[in-house]
Amino acid sequence: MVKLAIPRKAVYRLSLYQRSLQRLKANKVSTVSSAALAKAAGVKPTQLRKDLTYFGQFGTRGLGYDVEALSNKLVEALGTTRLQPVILVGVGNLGSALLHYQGFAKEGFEILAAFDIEPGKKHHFDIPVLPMGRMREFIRTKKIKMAVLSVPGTVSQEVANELVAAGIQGILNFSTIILQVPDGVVVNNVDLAMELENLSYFIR
Amino acid sequence: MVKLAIPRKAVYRLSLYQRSLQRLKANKVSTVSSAALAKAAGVKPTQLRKDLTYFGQFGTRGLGYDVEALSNKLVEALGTTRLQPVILVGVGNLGSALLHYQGFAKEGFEILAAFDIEPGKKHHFDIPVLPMGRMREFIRTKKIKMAVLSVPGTVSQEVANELVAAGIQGILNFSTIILQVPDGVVVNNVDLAMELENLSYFIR
DNA sequence: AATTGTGAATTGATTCACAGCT
DNA sequence: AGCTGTGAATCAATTCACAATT
Repeated sequence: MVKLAIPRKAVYRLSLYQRSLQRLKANKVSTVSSAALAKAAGVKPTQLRKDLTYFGQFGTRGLGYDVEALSNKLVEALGTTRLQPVILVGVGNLGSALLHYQGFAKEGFEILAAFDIEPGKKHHFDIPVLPMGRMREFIRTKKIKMAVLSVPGTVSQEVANELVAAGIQGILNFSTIILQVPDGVVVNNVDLAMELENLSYFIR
Repeated sequence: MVKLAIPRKAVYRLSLYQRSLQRLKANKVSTVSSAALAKAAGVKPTQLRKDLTYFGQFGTRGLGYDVEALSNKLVEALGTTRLQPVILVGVGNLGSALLHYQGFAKEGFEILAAFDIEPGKKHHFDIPVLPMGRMREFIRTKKIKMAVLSVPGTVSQEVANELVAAGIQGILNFSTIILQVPDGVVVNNVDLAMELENLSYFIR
């Protein structure tokens, strides 16, 4: 499959370009050069152009890129055309924070349900908080592919195993444990404390 | 400065190793091989060993690493020995979520104060939520170096400028805008929706 | 005249392979 | 015998430089 030839980081940057294009579109800008778009995304112009070549040719020499058209192509390339249903597991401090967070929905992800060992901490929100016992069945019947994992590190591997067994293929992991998962399952880690630690290293 | 010779990603991994070491320490394990530690951190043994050489020699050939000693060395290398005071700007959905999040404190970061245009949304917490007008002075007098930025994208650049002007050197940016900052200021971006988008690309 | 698209060159990161210690 | 430390080799990503196009 050709997709595998694309550097992983290039895919991240595609999302970045997409964000900038959305803003340009909102400002009624119809055409943009690689220089301008790259600046907005915080990369070099050549890198932007190279990234785009992994997917095709979208620009007009001498002119630049059509904002609308390029945006559409990126959406298509990223596979964010249709809505992706998602579940969240672990409604603790961080988990309930994430449930309140509007940013997911804005980019086309809908959290269908949350799961917790103690679903009594239920939300005044439209998102139902269900007991862990119902998770497997939920994933199976709704054909959920992606999960946000915000349980404590002590149980995160165990829960990840359940998720995988139920058919989850992508996990956004907020625990500080590096999950061991079989091939074919993708894990993205977000470790907030680590980001701060990293910052503190680079200031001075 | 020698520090600049160290790959940026190696510093991230150092935090990862540190995490695994803490767990080993908690389990009263006193010695660990590069193979075992690398597995826990999700990297290859050679990479772990190479990463460590950027900072010095810590192991004993034929034996492995002393958990306690290596952990101490990493803490020192990462500069997380003393507590780092931090401020948070933008107490919206995500911001207030982050205020509740215990993970920062656990890794030695203390959020001294939060700032918001509408500090009336004040917290029942020990962390005071102050008006933006008092931010600059606060940063200056308390000599704060790091800030968590969770304001809406529409104002994030503007607020970042203020932070930098006041003396902030490291920003953990949760807005979806790539910040333009002068040399010497470090920005780490956390974009949750983008992480999901990225996952969704790789599943299938 | 301006700007893309891209092969070639460069730079950077990872992995290998094995010498060096304990 | 086992495992680290590291120079050399490999692999991957970025940037350059310029031909191609409008």
